[in-house]
Amino acid sequence: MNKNQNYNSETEFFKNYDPSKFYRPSTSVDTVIFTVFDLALQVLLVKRGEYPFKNQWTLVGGFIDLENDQTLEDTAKRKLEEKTGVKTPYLEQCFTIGNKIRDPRGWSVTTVYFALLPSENIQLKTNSDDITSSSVSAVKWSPIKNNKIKESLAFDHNYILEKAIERLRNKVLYTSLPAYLMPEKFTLRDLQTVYEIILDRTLESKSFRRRIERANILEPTGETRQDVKRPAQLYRLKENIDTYFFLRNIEGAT
Amino acid sequence: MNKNQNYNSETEFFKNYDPSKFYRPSTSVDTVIFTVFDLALQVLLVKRGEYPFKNQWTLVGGFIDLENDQTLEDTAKRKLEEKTGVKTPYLEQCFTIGNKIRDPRGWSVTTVYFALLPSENIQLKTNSDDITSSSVSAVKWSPIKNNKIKESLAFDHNYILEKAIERLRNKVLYTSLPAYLMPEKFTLRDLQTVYEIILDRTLESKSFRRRIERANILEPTGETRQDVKRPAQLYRLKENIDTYFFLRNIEGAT
DNA sequence: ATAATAGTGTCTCTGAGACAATATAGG
DNA sequence: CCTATATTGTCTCAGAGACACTATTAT
Repeated sequence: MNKNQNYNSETEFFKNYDPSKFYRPSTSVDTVIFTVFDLALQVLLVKRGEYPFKNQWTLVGGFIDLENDQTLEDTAKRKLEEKTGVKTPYLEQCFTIGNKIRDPRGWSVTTVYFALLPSENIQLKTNSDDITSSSVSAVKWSPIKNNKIKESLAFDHNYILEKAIERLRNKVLYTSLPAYLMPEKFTLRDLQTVYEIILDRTLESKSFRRRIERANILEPTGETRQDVKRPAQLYRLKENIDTYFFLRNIEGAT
Repeated sequence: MNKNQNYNSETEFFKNYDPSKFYRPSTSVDTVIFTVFDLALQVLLVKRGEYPFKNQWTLVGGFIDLENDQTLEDTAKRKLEEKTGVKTPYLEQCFTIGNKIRDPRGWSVTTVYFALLPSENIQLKTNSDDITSSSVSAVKWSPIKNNKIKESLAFDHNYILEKAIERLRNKVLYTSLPAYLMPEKFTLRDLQTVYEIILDRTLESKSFRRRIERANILEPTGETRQDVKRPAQLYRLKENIDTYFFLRNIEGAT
């Protein structure tokens, strides 16, 4: 005996199909938005304006707009742009967590993305209409120290953040991802410093330069940056360049 | 003006919380179950017994049992065990696809896992009670040739399969994953052959053996397998061993 | 000239690929 | 012994790390 009715055709099946009769888990999207400034990897937090966890900090996220979002990635991008006012040069799906206990409202599934933003030109929407009319009451960057932030986040967001940092750090060992964290123009030393901040250790500059040269993702602007000492060549990211995957990891780190 | 009511406490919020008033996307889990036999990577397919796509082949999947499944992974394992009758030694979350168009019933999100099963001892539940009482009318293995199978699957399952194969092939370049596809006892040549089948190219045996030795995941059983020619040492996977990650990829492949 | 940082030369080491050489069984 | 397959020896090569050395600017 089949628990479902029998239909003679797909057309007939749809005539009788009522989506509301199936109870479904709640589904959301959360994005770990990274940037680098003040010599630290930073993550964007928002303060919840509603229950549950009202007034607690969380990652940037929200529910799918079933009318207007065509894909999960649309949801992630929409929320990211609402909070930062910019489009991200890099967005990657990280993982999905779904279980009975992560949300006090019941079975909940969240798909986690991570985004990399250049630190320049980010104007947080702290006091704009966007914020005051939304479910969020504040936005801020929080620096990551020892793979953690000092805030205790709502839901399982500290865990999500930890896993996302782990993914980022691991991927930095064999990709050119940090290039997406750089401003328009930067020196090779700047880029190396960003790698070093994420990996939390110093790198050999010769070895580092060899890798970046091999990746062939940068072009010199022709300009130099003049500090107090020897000027350094400025580079920009080439256009329409894919992330480079190295065949060998940076070694020494886990 | 906030679109939500104002509550004075979290307790009060929950007293008024009704999950059914939010429309939610459909959420499912699909698992790409791989094994290797007949010199080919094989994927498990089931034939749908219900609309939509009645009588078409699909990957193994289904909806979350909100009562009994504690996590998404529980759902994946439950479905896998229903169809194969065994527990998988390796299950990894692959990615999540969510969009408006993948399911004719509307907005749908599916989290895709992939599993690796040893080819020995799999007794498909083709004619058991499990099958006849479920929404599935048949189960079979389909060999992968040129990253594709000959069947045209329901929903976006051909696309999902293609991406899962890509992930598996890529990961095989720097991990010991194929070890999970091996029977209880096997020779190094057997393992190399499985690598070769997945990567679809031959490998250098010296180089391959060096890698496996370095990974330190196998122990000799002491026995040898006697074919017609020189006997080969039999190995088994050490217990409680994690997947080994090599610092360098197998080269030459993409 | 000196200090400080940018950038290069070059040696060593590890592990991948190539391929020749050796080992062990059945016939 | 011959053949086929298992297993090892060993050479070359790419790219990582180490570290000394050179280059360019301000002071």
